[in-house]
Formats: sequence, structure tokens, C-alpha cells
Amino acid sequence: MKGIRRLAKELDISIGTVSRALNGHRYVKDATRKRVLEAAKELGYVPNQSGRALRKGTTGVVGFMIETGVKTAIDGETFFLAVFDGVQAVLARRQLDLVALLCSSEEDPYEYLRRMVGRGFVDGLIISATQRYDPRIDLLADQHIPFITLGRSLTDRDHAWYDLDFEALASVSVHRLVKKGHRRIALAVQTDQINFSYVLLASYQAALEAHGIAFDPTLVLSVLPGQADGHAVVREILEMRDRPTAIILGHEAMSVGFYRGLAEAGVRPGRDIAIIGRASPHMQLLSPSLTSFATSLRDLGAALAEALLLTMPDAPKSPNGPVRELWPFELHEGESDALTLKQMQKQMGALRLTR
Amino acid sequence: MKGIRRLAKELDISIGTVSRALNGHRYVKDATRKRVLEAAKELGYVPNQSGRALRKGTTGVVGFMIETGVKTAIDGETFFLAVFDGVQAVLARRQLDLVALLCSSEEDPYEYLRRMVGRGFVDGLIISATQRYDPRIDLLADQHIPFITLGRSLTDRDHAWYDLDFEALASVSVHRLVKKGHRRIALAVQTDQINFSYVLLASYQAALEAHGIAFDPTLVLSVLPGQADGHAVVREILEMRDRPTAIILGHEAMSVGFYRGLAEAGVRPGRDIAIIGRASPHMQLLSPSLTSFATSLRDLGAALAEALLLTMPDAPKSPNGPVRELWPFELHEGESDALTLKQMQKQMGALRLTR
DNA sequence: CTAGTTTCTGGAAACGTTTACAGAAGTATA
DNA sequence: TATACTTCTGTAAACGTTTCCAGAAACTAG
Repeated sequence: MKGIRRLAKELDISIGTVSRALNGHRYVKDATRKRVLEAAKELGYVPNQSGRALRKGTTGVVGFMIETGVKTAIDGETFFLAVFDGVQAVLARRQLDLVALLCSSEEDPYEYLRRMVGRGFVDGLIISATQRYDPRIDLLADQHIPFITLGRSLTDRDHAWYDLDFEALASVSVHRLVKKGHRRIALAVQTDQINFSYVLLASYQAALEAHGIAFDPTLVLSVLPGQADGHAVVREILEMRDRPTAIILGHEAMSVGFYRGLAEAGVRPGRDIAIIGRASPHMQLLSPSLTSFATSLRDLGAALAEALLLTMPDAPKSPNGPVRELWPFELHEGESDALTLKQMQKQMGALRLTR
Repeated sequence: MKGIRRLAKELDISIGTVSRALNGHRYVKDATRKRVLEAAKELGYVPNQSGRALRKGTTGVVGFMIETGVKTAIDGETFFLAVFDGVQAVLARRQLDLVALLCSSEEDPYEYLRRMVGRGFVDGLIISATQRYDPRIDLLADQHIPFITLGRSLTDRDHAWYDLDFEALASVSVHRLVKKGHRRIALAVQTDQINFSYVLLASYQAALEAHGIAFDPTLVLSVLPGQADGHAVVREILEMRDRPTAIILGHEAMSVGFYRGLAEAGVRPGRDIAIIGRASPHMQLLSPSLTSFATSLRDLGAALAEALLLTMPDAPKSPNGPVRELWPFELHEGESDALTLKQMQKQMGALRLTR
């Protein structure tokens, strides 16, 4: 005899009562509950997931989908893992388990997801790094699976989402650089279908125009996903006839590679060129310090989880509909864009004289 | 009506036959099977995972446990994700799905695992980064869950495992450095309970003794897990009275931080100090090139999966017992240890003269 | 045509839970 | 003590599959 029956037999009690005791049903005598709990621990009994799921129609498991493989930046994973951590912490409090659905290079993400939800494997989903056009959203909406995305996409479904505030990142960066005298401001952005990239590019363009600066497509540096560090495109910049005087790095993984590339060419961030980037785990290694946009990914994860919970069946119906919010960055001022363009040019002059 | 019943009703056929048709049972008329398959696609029917799992006692899902959070190195995740990728590719061919069990900082890994297996959530498990004493192994062995570990541990269970060949890494490194004249060879190793670290340290020690070099504990540089890049300990080395002339980096994440730290102090790898490390995603950024031990993590993942499959119930019983193998590294010679100690010392001399 | 295979199908019994239902036991109120 | 609650427990019916069993149908061989 196995499972709950075994436990019931052992205690000479009905399985119904055992189940109720275990699940915190209110009408169970304290003494009984105590006996059951003790016996359960004693015998190492853990309710069978399949049986429970079958009966309840819910699994108690939430999936966090992360695409890996060539499409994602080298450092991209640490980004998602930080978010994951925050999600897990919140869900744990609600007795929900979180598993990562890592869709590797070989598998079609859409098919993978379809299989997972079709099976009834998870009660809810967090979809990270939405694509510009993301069929996964339609799939989940059609099937009425509770879900939230990290990132928007071109869809008219009104699902729950959080999105990093790249609009602000772009406009603050551009504004800041323009105020320091820069006019030729480059943007390094990853070329893939991730929606983030589109938003960033569009916002950058809008911000430039707001300052009356014509958009120059040659100043948009496309970093291939496989070379997310951006090391490769540094040369490209340095060889331009009319070099940018400032660069905005759109991806956290880019900073180390850029610094390295610049150093090799003898170009010093903050003196010879202004750089604004994103906070990354490797930032401490950068010198001079990088002016960067940071945010608590763990908190973002927690917020995602809370918002997801609101979309789940038993949640109190919120009158506002699903959460749709931009998640703010915080600017950390560093040395990499401290000087004004004028000051930089003077330095350059001084440098030339001593050579 | 839902699920298979709906399908059966639609086709005016018994649910037994539908199930058989879907599962490739041999005694189903071709015409029937075709009808069923078509109707299934038409109605978007996907077998309910819970029902199937309950009846079959197997879930078709394998878990890959990865510890994250503070205990793991910054770059550690990319390591595991590469392995994950390989595992997934192999399992997919066997119609098995892989999910990542990421145990975050807040949760006790053992409890987490216990819950997952107790529930019958997975058919098999891959446990990565085994600890020196790893209770998870006992748990899984006791419960007769098919599993394989990446890394050994101090246990007498004869479970399946692969382990990176740190013995070879240490002995080859030491041998190579000694041959170039080094006697003071430091080892940077992560201080946590991961078994890798112990093996590495022991092998390093053994290799030194094999060359008649006394083990000097001050040459063992303990890198805290939170500062996996090792940037912090570089200073420590440089300030030693009797500096090592060579360093072996035990963790892939260390190379960038070490290079950076050395550069800040004006110490050039390969000229002023010899370095041997491990291949990492950031390696391309290092100059001079790092002599490093590399291995295909994806292939390792594939091998892990194959070995795991052998431990699963339906596998052909192998006469050799569970797989227990060391996974080899491959040495890539770079510039960071190219010179002999003599040559290095000459360079130093030259350098001093020009100063 | 009969008997013996093989191929195919329907019916029903599991798998391990949760929970609706009904009734037993306890407790307060009249 | 009788009545009406509330608290507690046992029984049994789901949940959606797979698979055993038996028997029907289709062949094959005599």
C-alpha cells in the first residue's frame, strides 16, 4: 500500500481525514492533525503530484521561460537568473514552485511552450524577453493560461506585462549627453528580434529629434547576438570618418568588451569618448567607472510574480485589469561621461602636445 | 466532455482505442489511427500530463538541478547552461522534456529537491556541482530515483557520475610550469563546498609533491564565491614577500578579473607572471592570450544525458554498472605561460633598465 | 467449412489524490 | 432533556489517462 492510503492505514483513520489534515482544512481535530503531520514526516510522505494535479486541475508549479543558446547574450543568463530569484522568493510564499523552461538552441520556443502548456504542466507562466512579434502571447491568451511577460510586443492582447523602461534610458542618456555638448551620439544595440532592442532604438531616435539632432543610421551599431560583448564593433566605430563622441550601450554585456576594445586602441572612456551603459555583474572591473543604468532585477522578479498571482484563478479580481508597467532604471553617475565635450577636447589637445 | 473522451465521442470510438492510436500501439487499424491523429490535431488535443503520469507512474520529465544565488560564481551559470543545452538535445530525441530546477539563495537545496522528487515531479535527475558531502545523493539513492551527478562527492553510493578531470588539469599545469622553471606556483580556487575545489586542491598538492616541491599553503588563494572573478585576491598575491611566479586559475570566471587586477598593477601575464586558466566565454577579450583548459560542455551534457538514460527503468541493463567517468580537458596553449622563468626574468631585467 | 492465428476494439479497472455529501460526535442554548 | 448548532470523520465519486482482459473480426491453413 502506498501514498495516502498507507498513511491512513498506519493511523487507522480514513484517507479523507488524512488529506484534510495535510491540506489545512479547518474541520480537523487538532490532535488528529498533529498525529497525521507527525506520521507524514516519520514516513517521509509527500503527496503525489500527479494525483493531486489530476484531481485539483492545478499543479502548483509555475514556469519561467528563458531562451538560451545562440540568440542570447553571453551575460544574458545572469540577468534572467536574478529575475528568476525574485520570482521564486515570492511564489514560495504562496506554496508555488518555480521551474525554468530553458529553451535551447535546437528547439523551437513556440513548439516547446505549446507542449508544456498543453500537457498542463504549469499553472502559470512568466515569459521573458518577448520578441517583436511573439506568437507565444497569442498561444497563452488563447488557452487562457495565466501569464505575464517581461517585455511588450506587437500584439493587441491586453495581457499583464512589465517592461524595462528603455524609453527613459534612451531619453535620459541623450539629454545628458547633449547637455554636455555631444551631438554625435552612437547607440550600440543587439540585433535580434527581442522587443527591447526596438524600443531602445525608437526612443533613441525620438530623443535625438527632440533635441533637434538628425538621426544618423551609421551611428547605430548593431551587435550580433553571438558577440554580445560588442568587442567586435569597437573597431568599426574608431575607424569612422566622423567618429561619435559618445556611445550609449544598450546591453549590459557590452561594457566589458567595449572598454577592452577601446583600451586596445588607446582610447580612454570618459576622456576620449563618453560612454553610458548598463549596470552589469562585471562593472566593478571597469575603470574609469561606467555611468550606467541599474535596476534591481530581483525586485523586478518579485513584482512579476505578484502580478502573475493576480492573474491566477483564485486571485481577488483587480478592477484595473492586468498589470502593465514600465520598470524604472536608476542612473549611477560614473566617470565615463563626466567631462563635457569641451573638456574632453581640451584633454585631447593636452595629450597631443605631450606626445 | 473533455480530453480523450471528447475525442472518442467525436469519432464514435472507444477511449481505449483512441489512447492506443495516439501512443503507437501496434494493434490499431491504420485507418483508425489516421482518423484519430487527424481529429486530435483538428481539436488541438494534447494528452493531459497529470492523468498520464498518474496512470503510468512516469512523467516524461527530467530535472536538471542548478544551484544559483550567492554560492555560485558570476559566470557559473553560463557553464551550466551549456551543459543543459547538451542534455536537452539528447533527451529530446527520447521524447523526454528537461526542466531546470534552479534553487535560489533563499531555499535549502536539499528540501527543495526532496519536495520535487517526493511529488513525483520528474522521472530522473541530473545533479550538478556536487558538494563535498552531498545529502542529495543519499536522498535520491534511497528513493531509487534515476539520477546522475556532475561531480563526485564523499559517499559510498555507487551512483552514476561524470566529473571534470581536475586531476589532469592540476598535474598537467604543474608539470608544464615546473618544466619552464617555476617552483612557486600558486593556485586560485573557490572556497565553497563544491567538490571540484577539493579535488583541484588535492591534485595540485600531489602534483607539486611529485616534482619534489613542498606545498606552501600561502600559495593557495581562496576566492570567495561572491567574488568569483578573483579580482580581489590579485592584490594579495602581488603584495606577498615571496611572490609566486605562476598562477593556476581553478575557475573559468577568474580570468577576466585576474587580468584586470594584474593590469592595474602593471604586471603583464606571460611576461611578469605565468598564468594558466580555464576557457571561458570572455576569453577572447584577454590579451595576451590565456593558456587554458577547455572542454565541450555541450558534449558533456550529452554524455550526462546518455548515461542518465542508462539508469532509467526501461534501459537495457548494462553489465558495467553506472557510468563513472572523468571528463577530459583539452589544453590550449596561449601566451600567458609561453616564456620560461629564465626568459621572464630577463625581460624583467630589460624592463627595469628602461625604466 | 472449421479451427487456429493474428489483428483489432470495447469495457472496465486501476493510478493517488481532493472534496461533496452525509452522518457522527461534541457543545451550547432553551 | 431536547434542539440546534458546530466540529469532525468516513465513504465514495470524481479527475484523465493507460492497459489488462475478453471477445469480435479478419485472415490463414488445413
